[in-house]
Amino acid sequence: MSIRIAPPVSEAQLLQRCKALAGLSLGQVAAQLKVATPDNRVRAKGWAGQLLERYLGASAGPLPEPDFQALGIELKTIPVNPRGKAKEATFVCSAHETSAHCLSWTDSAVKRKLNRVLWLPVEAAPGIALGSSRVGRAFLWSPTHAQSQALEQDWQELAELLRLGEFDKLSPAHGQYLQVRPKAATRSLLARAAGEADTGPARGFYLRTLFTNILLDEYLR
DNA sequence: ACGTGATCATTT
DNA sequence: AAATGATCACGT
Repeated sequence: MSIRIAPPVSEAQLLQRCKALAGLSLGQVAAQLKVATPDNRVRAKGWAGQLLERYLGASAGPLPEPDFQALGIELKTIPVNPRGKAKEATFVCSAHETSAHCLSWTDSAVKRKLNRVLWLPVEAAPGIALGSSRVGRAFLWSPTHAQSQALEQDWQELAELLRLGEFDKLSPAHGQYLQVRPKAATRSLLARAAGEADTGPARGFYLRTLFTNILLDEYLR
């Protein structure tokens, strides 16, 4: 029952939509799209991201594609505190034992995901209701050469541990900007309940808060 | 079951 | 306060 928005045809049009979005509350955006705002924050994880995808006309849905397929752009909302600092690490993609197998950095899912990203800050704090959280100024980013090299170095190290299956060494403390952390607890719980081999929880690649804050400083100061 | 979207809750 | 580990919703 929600309104559908056509995909943007150019970066300029996408950025124009972001401009219209800046300063609005999530409640205002939801009202425009005729979407109900959830009461329970705990059960609304990811809601803001999906709401803003719709507003901006993201087309990929659940497909393993960039959100804006024609433009090759990935949308990432980033929760920021009232001072504009990122609160959380950013999920990039899942990290399987095999995903790093026989794969170069250039062909990796991490590299492809981060090739071009539209970062969209969203205000988030314990005292702020979901519908009252305001959307910030978006910016379009591609890794600089230096950033790409740093990310590659992290990826090489983490991918090596994944390949070798050395999960005990694969703590979130590894990596300067990129880290590997548990993701999708339901999967491991179901696996255990079914008596399957316990390979530990599924993991994902995340960008550290530190990295996102570097971008926020650079683009929004 | 696993991908998409992430944030919550507890420990350090 | 920051880092780590656990968890929630939706679509296919």
